[in-house]
Order: sequence, then structure tokens, then C-alpha cells
Amino acid sequence: MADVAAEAHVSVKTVSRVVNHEPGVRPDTAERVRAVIERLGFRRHDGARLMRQGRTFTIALVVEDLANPFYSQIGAAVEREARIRQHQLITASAEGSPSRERAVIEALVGRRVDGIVVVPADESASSDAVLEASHTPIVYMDRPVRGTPRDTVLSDNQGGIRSAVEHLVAHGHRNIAFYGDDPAFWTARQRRDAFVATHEGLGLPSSPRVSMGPHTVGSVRETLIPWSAGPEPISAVITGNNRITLAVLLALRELRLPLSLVGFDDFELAALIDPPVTVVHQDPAAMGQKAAQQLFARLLGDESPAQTVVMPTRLIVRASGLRRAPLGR
Amino acid sequence: MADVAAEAHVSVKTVSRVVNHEPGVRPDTAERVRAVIERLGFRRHDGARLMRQGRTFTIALVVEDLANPFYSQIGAAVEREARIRQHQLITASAEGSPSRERAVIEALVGRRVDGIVVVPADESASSDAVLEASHTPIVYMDRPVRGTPRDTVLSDNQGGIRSAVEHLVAHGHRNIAFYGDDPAFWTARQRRDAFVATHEGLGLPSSPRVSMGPHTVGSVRETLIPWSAGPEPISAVITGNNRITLAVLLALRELRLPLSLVGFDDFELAALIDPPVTVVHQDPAAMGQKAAQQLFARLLGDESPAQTVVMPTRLIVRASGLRRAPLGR
DNA sequence: TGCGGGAATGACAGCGTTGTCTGACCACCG
DNA sequence: CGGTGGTCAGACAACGCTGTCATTCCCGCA
Repeated sequence: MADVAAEAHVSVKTVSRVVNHEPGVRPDTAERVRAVIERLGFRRHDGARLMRQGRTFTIALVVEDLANPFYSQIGAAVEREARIRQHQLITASAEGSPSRERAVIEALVGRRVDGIVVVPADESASSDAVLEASHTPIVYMDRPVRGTPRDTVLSDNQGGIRSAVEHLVAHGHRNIAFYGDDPAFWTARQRRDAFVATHEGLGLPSSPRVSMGPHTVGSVRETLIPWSAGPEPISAVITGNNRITLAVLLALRELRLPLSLVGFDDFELAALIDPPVTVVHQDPAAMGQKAAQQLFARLLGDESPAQTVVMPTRLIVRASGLRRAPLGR
Repeated sequence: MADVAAEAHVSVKTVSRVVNHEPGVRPDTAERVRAVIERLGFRRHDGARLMRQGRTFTIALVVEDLANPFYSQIGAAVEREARIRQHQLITASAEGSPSRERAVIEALVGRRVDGIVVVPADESASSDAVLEASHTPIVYMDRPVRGTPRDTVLSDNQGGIRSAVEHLVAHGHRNIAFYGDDPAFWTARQRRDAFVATHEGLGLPSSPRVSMGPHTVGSVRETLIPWSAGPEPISAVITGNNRITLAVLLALRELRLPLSLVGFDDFELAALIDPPVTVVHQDPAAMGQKAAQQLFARLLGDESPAQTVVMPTRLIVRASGLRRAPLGR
């Protein structure tokens, strides 16, 4: 900028004015400055500018793994919200590790990002102190965090599972099993609890059959065999996420068990699988958008108490959930 | 930092030294400073630091749409490379628009990112001047760009298609159709050309049957019907990307045509579809990693001529490509 | 011709750091 | 007891920009 100023025989301030389209520069002066800028290939250093102004016009997104479609859809939505507000988005992966997440967040705070959207690795709020001290607004997604209440955007896990159970029951199923993920995950617990609650609420026979934990085709098979034989054989399965849906699907195929299936989480091509899989669809893009909007509201000065938004889920009925329950019993 | 300095009765420089673990501070002084830092919740402002140092320790990734698995896998890989080098990653979507891409790149250059990885929206190199002037290293991915040679990481489209054709021919197919994407896309042209070339190279009967353009189930059906009837009916199809694979799959299912299929691009659950789809797998994660590594090499001063790397593809054989061609004709 | 007043321009400080250089202090040696 | 050399600490400028305020310019008018 100093070079341009010298070359155009004006002060740096005048160059600054021209660059920022501020008023108060005579057209011919502005023209001259612009010519020099063009000739020298000058480009404003936004880092310096932003530092002067105390804001970075940057927000950040911290997730476990960007390659995971759930997170990448969130990423795309958050980026979009950022872009239309002239902000840039820094994305970072914590790889599921709370300590790495903490390090990442500290680095982001060090850069003075204006705000952060996080899908937290655990519920420990380990970065709370840092965020508090730096007054960096944060929005949590997909699972809540203990401690100081913060803006949070969740999926309606309970409603989703409930709709799945009800759907199956409406089609005559009375014996339904649930395969959930490791109960260390909050969402896994939510879904399991919703299954059990709905199961009991509807007064289904026998106690709910639930299998939690990381699942493989093998681990699924082990429970699937006894549950589908015996006196009260299951006729349908609900799964807690799409990895498990996959495992169950493979196990069912392998064992040639024609059970109904409703999976939590939609996935690409669920419609093409044979049989097409009925799913509880959650909308990561909508969640991401909501979270970003909430964050920007804070950036614009919204000081209302922290809010938790629960985004609706939707049952997408495809063939796999339609198979009628066997007659009798 | 000034506050800390005052409170600890030292100069800002000493605080700086403590913060950065520079030598030459007496342990007790350092301890005192650290205590004040802790008490005041001071945190170094990395923006200012980086500005002083002239580097931002930030790279950027510009793609069409982060939600697309191809790009998000690239994103995850690039982020990983950045993270292990203590850099941050800014991701930006151009939504396939060259002008938006240009605007995005200019904004990034304005922020003085250290380097950029781009999956270009078109071949026009519209940001070349900006990049040239700012000396920002750039690596292009997935498709080349005209003009000044730049580092580029491509997929072996030709080899991939060739292996698909050869695979089908080895299984007895003589009449194979190709459905490609809009020839406006460089990759679509590459794949089509490779199909035609291989087709001719192998001396297959009749002229190659090729259908390009954005495809829907409907548009596929329209050519599929005549091609699979008539004197030289096709017995296999090769598709140019996974959206088209999907359309063809649906069309085949609808028309109840038992043709063999090999798709370009793997996709989640390709193995679960009935029949499991044989695909030419390209590895976006490896491509992203390679591109990032190339970029960092430049950042470390590598001044060798621009390089084009072609990443191998791999044929993943599943049932859909194994069906034998009908005997006789 | 002188003057008032708005428009155009510039000087300067400061955003929060760090690199460079200078200075204070201390211990040790002859 | 003076000199030497090393350690620790601080002053200052600079990175590239912008906000504030002061100054200059120019025009119209009396």
C-alpha cells in the first residue's frame, strides 16, 4: 500500500480509501490510484485489515471426520451460511479424540475465529474454560455437552425411533429387536432409551430385545440367530445408525432371514438396496444450517439464553419396513 | 500481552519469550509471567503473530460441493495433511461456477493463505493472474487447467475405462455401451475417448455405442431399449460416473434387462446393491493427500517445474460385471 | 480580493505480535 | 579491583492496514 501511495503521489490513507470504496476521493485521484494498483498488482492484506478491525470474519467447524457423509453435509451447510455472510470457514477434524478436539479448539481461539460450530467428541465440555475466557460463541451439534448451557442443535432421536417402532407395529410386528451403537455415545443411548420406552408404552409382549455395542456382521449374527428362533421370534429389526444397518443387512442376507428392517440415518442409495431400506431420516444439512444461523445470530449480538433446538426426523418408508409380520401369534 | 507484562513487572518482549518458550528467561521470571498469564486468561493472538511473520499457516481447499463424497474425501485428506503440519484448512465451495470460484480464490489470496488446492470448475484458469501476482502456490485436482503449467493431480481415467472394457471383453462381451456425463466436463471426455479408443483397439464389432450428456433414468432408457434389441444387442454397459451408474441401474431394473454393468467411481454400499456393482475405483483420499503433499513441498521451497501426477485406478470386480455374455448372439 | 466552508487529502497512532539491538547485571578471572 | 564475557531483560520498530483528527485545497460569494 505504501508502494502504491508513493507511486501515485498520494498518502497510504488515500489508497486505503480507494481500495475500500470510501467516499471523499476525487474521481481523478481515485482513477490514478487504481491504475497504479493495477500496474503493481497490489492486493489488500486482509489479515492486517481484520486485525485492525478486531474481527476475523471467520468461523470454524470441528467434527470427527470430514469424510463421513453426516459431517460433510453439515460442513457444506455451514460453509454456505458462512459464505453468504462473507465469512470464511475453517474446518478441522478431531478424529473423535477429546484431547485433539481441545487442541483444535484452542488453536482456533488463538486465531480469534469469530465463532465455532462443534460436533463434540464427548460430553465433557473440556474446552469450556477457553471459550469462556475468550468469549468465543459456540454452537454444539448432534449431542449435548455438560456444564454451562450452550446453544445446541440436536436431532429428534427419540421421535425418530418412536416413529420406527410405531410404523412396524402398525404393520403387525410385535417382536422387534434393536441394535444400537456403543452406549458411550449419547445418541446411541437416546435411541436405545426411546426404543425401550416406546416398546413398553405400546405394551408389546416380552421384554425388549436390545443389543448395544460396536457391531460387526458377526456380532449381529450371534444375537440374530437366537432371537429369530425360539418361542417369540422377532419379525423386525430397528438399527441405531447406518453402519449397523449395513451390518444387519449383511447378516440378514447371509442367514436368509426375511425380517423387516428400519434403519436410523438415511444413506445414499438406500432406495436401491434389495430390499430398499426404510429409514429414519435426519437432515444434517438442515442441522448445520440451523447451527450456523444460531452462531451468526450470536455474532450479531443476540444475548438471549442458550437454546437447544431439536430438529425433526422423518420416516422414509421403503419396502424393507413394509413386509407384513408373519401371521399367527 | 501488555497487560500481562505490566502485571508481571516485565516487558512485553519477555512475555512474548515466555509464551513462545524462547530461551533467555530466568525460570523464576518465567514462572511469574506464566502465573499472570493464567490468572488473566491471556492467549496469544495468532493473527498478529502470523502477520508479523508473513505466513498464515493456512491453506485452502476450493471444491464444487463439500457434501459430495468425492470432494469430502478429498477434504478430509487435505485437512489431515494440513493438521499434521500445524496448518489450518479453509474450505470453500464454488458451486461449480467459474466466477464464484474466482471470487473465492481472490478472497483467499486476500487473506494470504499460504497455498491453495483447487478442483477447478472449468479449464479456463481464470484466477491465473491473481495467483501469479501473489505467488500463491496452487495445486489443481481431478482436471487440468489451460495456460501456465501448474501442479496437477489427476485420476487415471483412461486406464480405468480401459480396464473396465477389457474386463468385460474377457468375460465374453462384444457389444458394450458407454454412458458418459456431459462432454463439457474434461473427465467425461477423457473417459469417453478412452472407451472409444479401447473399443477400437480391441477390434470389437460395430461402432462404439456412446451416449453422453446429463443423464436421467428416462434418457438412459431411451437409448437402452434400441441398443439392447436389434441385430447387435449390447450385453454390457459402462458408465462414466456414479450418478449415471445409478440411473442405468434403475433403468435396467425397470426394463428388466439383465445386462452387465461396470461403473466409474466407487460408492458407498456398491457391494450391497443387487447385483453388486463392479466399479472402477478412484481414490479421492489418496488424490487429496498427494495434492496436499505437493503443495507443502512448494511451501518448503520446491521450485522444480510443475508436475502432473496421475493416480492409478483399480477395478473392483463384483457380480455385476461377472455375468457372462449370452452365448451366440 | 478576501474569506467562509465543504471536500479532499494526509499525518499519526495503534491493532498485537516479534526481530534486532542495546543495556543492565552478575560472576569470574587475573 | 578493573576487565571480560555471558545471561537476562527491555526499547523500539515494524508487519499492513484503518480510525481519528488535522490540514490543505478549491470554489463561490461578498
